[in-house]
Amino acid sequence: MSNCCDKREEIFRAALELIAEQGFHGAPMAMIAERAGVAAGTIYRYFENKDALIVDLFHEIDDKIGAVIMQDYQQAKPLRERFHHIFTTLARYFVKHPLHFRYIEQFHNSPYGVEFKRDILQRKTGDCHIYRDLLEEGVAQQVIKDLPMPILFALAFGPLKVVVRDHILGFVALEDELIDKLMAACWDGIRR
Amino acid sequence: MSNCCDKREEIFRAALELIAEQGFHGAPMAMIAERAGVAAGTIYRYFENKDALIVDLFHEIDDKIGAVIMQDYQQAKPLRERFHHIFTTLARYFVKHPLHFRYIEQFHNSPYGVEFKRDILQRKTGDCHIYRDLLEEGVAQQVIKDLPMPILFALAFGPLKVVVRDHILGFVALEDELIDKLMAACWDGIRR
DNA sequence: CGAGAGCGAATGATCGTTCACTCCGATTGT
DNA sequence: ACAATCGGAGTGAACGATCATTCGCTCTCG
Repeated sequence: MSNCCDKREEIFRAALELIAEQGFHGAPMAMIAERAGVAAGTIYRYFENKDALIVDLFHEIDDKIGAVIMQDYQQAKPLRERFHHIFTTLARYFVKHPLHFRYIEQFHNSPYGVEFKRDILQRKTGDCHIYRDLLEEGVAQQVIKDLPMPILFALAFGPLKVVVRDHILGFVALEDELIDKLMAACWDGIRR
Repeated sequence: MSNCCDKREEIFRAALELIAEQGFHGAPMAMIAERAGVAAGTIYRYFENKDALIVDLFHEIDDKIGAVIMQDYQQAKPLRERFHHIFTTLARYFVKHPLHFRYIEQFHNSPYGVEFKRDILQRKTGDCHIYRDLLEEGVAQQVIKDLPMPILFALAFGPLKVVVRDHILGFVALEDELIDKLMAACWDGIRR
């Protein structure tokens, strides 16, 4: 079987680059194959079809981000410090991996994304627990405004999404210092 | 020439519905034509091609929103009241016209959208003047945090975008009372 | 020599766009 | 007043391009 996982990685990388930069339209299987250095048919030895490739790649990225967040997350620290950690870690990850951010955006703004969001909010699965628990705890302690969870979520992380997008498109330079200021402003938005 | 503009309206309506609900993939010209009650070829009597149809429809919607915002906008009022007006008018418009919101989202998350955003930030054209002037005035008066414009923009309107999306997908019920609370929280985010 | 990884031309489906044609109200000629 | 003619809106079958997917073949190990 030689190095069977090498090609799978290459296909992932090629799909990530093309889809993140051009969207799903601009990423035909033939082009993904070419950039990965394999033949078109080879992709189907590793993935059932294009949909499976797209969904698998999303979960790969999503898991990696979850792992990075959890890596230095300390449940014992005060609320605001935990928020600081999550926010800045997320921001720095996206700045460091713009293709991951763009891919996630493409994914969420597509038929795949809607189905995925339904799963999250209904089955309450995945690593959104961390964010939600944090906010709920803040509400219980009367540190954070008493608003519905989706509203708090939007206030806490909505601006980050917009700003990272602007950063990648070159409209702002998202330095560490600016990330801190943005985080502080979002905290002002959700705190009582 | 009979009622020449009737068909154009029908094509707009059909394209809006299909693209807002299904995305650009799910809206082939043949289907738009069918829903508009015209033949496929007829669309090309009113629009040069699909791209032109999409861009024209976007500007139609964009202009309408701009008009609604400006309708009761009073330059003389205090900063915070003007922010209140813009924010709640926008929110209510999107709640009332979910298809318009979805279409704008689809548009912005596509090759069209990027080109469009470049135009806005470089040529400084269009009705974004209002938002920007408001924020800049606030910064000058030291009422609003001294942050780069894209950051302030994201803080002021980023959460709204996320919440409206959640509202349309049925994850929150965006009543007038909740809009006010959301607006207040966003104001907390940008004010000094 | 056999199994299976890898290949890539061929297939069938989809979609944007075209164009030769129809239809009908307006205009002109008688 | 009527017939002949015209112009252009509207049509939809057909075309060509694109794409995901397949499958019979080759080539390489073990």
